[in-house]
Amino acid sequence: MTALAARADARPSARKRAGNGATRRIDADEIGLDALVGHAGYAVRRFQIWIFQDFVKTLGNVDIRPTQYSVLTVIGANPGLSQMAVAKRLGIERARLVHLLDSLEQRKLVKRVKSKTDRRSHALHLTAQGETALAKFKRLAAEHERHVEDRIGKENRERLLRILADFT
Amino acid sequence: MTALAARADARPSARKRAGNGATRRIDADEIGLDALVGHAGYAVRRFQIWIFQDFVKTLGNVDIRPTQYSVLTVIGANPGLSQMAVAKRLGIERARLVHLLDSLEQRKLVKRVKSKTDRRSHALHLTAQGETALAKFKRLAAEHERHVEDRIGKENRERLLRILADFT
DNA sequence: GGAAGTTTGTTGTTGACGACAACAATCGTC
DNA sequence: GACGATTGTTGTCGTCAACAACAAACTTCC
Repeated sequence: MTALAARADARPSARKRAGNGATRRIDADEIGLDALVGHAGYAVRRFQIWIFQDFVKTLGNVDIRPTQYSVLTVIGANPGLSQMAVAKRLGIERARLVHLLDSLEQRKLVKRVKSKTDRRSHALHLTAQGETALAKFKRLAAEHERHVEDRIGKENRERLLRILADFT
Repeated sequence: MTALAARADARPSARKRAGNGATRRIDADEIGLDALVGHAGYAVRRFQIWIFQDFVKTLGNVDIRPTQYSVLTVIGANPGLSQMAVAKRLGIERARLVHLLDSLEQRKLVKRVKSKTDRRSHALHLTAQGETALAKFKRLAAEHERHVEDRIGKENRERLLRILADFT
C-alpha cells in the first residue's frame, strides 16, 4: 500500500530523515495518512472542498455560491416561507440567513414581504427576475453535477446520494 | 413527493400562504428541496457538518479539532516532515499550518526542529507527550467513527470510504 | 385582560477555515 | 556569484458555524 519508489525527477517533494542527519526527497504520495484513511470525515471533507470549488467555478459567471443557490431553490419551490422556516430546513442559522437575504434582495432576486398574519415574520418570494435567474442557475448547477459524475462515476454518485439521503 | 398532511399538533413550523392572505402551519419536512435533492454537494455538505460536529463533541474533552487531529496523525506517522510537505499532503495552506503548529507547539504536542540540511525548513516531530496524547486522540476518533457507523450503517460507511478513496 | 414566556428578525462577536499577497532567509542552478 | 524558486511567516479578506443579546410581536396561562 505504501509507495516506496523514490523518483529522482520528482519536483514537489519534502525531505525525509535518513539514518544519519541527512534528508532525501519524498513525494507527497509517499506520506502515509495512517489512521486518517479509515476516517470517513477526512474523505468527506476533502471531497466537500473539491465539490465546493467546482460549484463556485461553474457558477462563477453568475456569482452564486452553494448556500445562496440552496436558499433560492427552496424559496422558489416554497414561496411565502418565513426566514425561520428556510433557516431550519437548510440548517442555516437565522442570523446568517439575514445577511444572505440582504445580499439576494439587493440583487433583486428575492423580496421580503411583510406577513399579514404574523407581523414579526417575512414571507419570502422570488422576484420575476429571481425566477428567470434561478432557472439559469439550475442549468449551471446541473452542469456542475455532471462534473461530479465525471469525477467519481455515475453509479458512485447515485450510491452517495442514497447513502446520505436522510441528511438532506 | 410533496407532503400535504397538515399536523395540528406540530410545534416547529412555518406559515404557508393559502389562497387568500391567510397562512397555515407547515412542518419543516413539508418544505420541498426541489433541485437540491439531486445535488451530491448539498448532501455532502450536510453530512460533513454532522460528522464534524460529532467529532468535535467526541474529542471535546481533549480539545482537538479535526484539522489538528489530521496534522498530528500525519506528523506521528511521518516524523521529520517539513511544514510544506504536511500542508501539501493534507491540502492545508502553509499559511494556515503556521497557526495550527503554533497552537500545537504551545501545547507541547509538537516540536519544530531546525533542519540541518535546509536551514529554511523545520522538521516536525511529536513530543513524547504528543505521542501519548495522539494515542488517546486516536481512541476517541475511533469512537467517533463508530458513531458514523451507527448513523449511516457499517456497509454504507465502507462504501463511502471506497467511493471517496482518491480524494484523500 | 394582562403578565410572563416564547418566537422572529436583527445586530454583533468570536473563532475556524480557505484563498491570496507580500516578505526575508535560504536553497538550487546556471 | 547572480538569479529564480522554495520555505516559513505575517497579514488581509471573505465565508461560515456558533453564541449572545435585543426589540417587536405572538402565545399561553391565570
